[in-house]
Amino acid sequence: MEPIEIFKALSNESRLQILQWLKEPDRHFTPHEGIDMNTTGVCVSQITDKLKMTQSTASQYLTILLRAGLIKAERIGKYTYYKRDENAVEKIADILKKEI
Amino acid sequence: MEPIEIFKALSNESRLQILQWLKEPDRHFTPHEGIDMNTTGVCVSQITDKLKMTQSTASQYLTILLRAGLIKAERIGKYTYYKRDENAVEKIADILKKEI
DNA sequence: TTGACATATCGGAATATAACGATATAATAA
DNA sequence: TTATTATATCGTTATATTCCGATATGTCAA
Repeated sequence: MEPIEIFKALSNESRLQILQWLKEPDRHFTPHEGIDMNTTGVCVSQITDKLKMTQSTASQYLTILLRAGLIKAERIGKYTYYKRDENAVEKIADILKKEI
Repeated sequence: MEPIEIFKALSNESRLQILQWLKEPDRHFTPHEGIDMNTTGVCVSQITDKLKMTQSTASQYLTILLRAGLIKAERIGKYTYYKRDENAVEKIADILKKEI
């Protein structure tokens, strides 16, 4: 949760894009295996498709966002669902306002 | 004022440091040529000294912060004074809160 | 168990960033 | 004018990031 780590994660068009998509998942993705995207998240292949990059790149970017603490992951069967950590996004905005 | 540009500027320990110093200049610098640091800013050599990096590096980092719109510059005689653009810092926190 | 699929990780090539020393430019001082 | 000082820019080497293809791992279905 280091600010620098977070700003690095945000310093890339694709990763910002992913974060924004995950803000309103049902506006950007079609449901998957009867999963509630708002509660559980969106899986890597859905994001890969939309990103138009390789699965490898999508997975790595999600890992970077995860390590920065901006998203959360949940594995269900063979899928990993990622969703925003709204709390963390709020927190970094506050840090920016108060400490930087 | 591209968010990405701003996040890149914030993705470096030294540049974050500079921004924080400039938040309360009189806590971190000693007055210079009778300049009001809060109104006018702090000159490159003051920042260079505190950074403990070369003048070249300090100048480049200030330029990066300037281009990102996070600080403002004013040349007075042979000195260039830099100060925070508080408005811009607020704005990026808001963008983070609302758009990202 | 094998096969198929989803995701993660590894290794690499191209590009970007970090930080430096050297040098150019700008402004004042002598 | 020349010298001095402050800042900006250039060229460079080391390191980091971007994005890929190939491969490993994990999970389910047959």
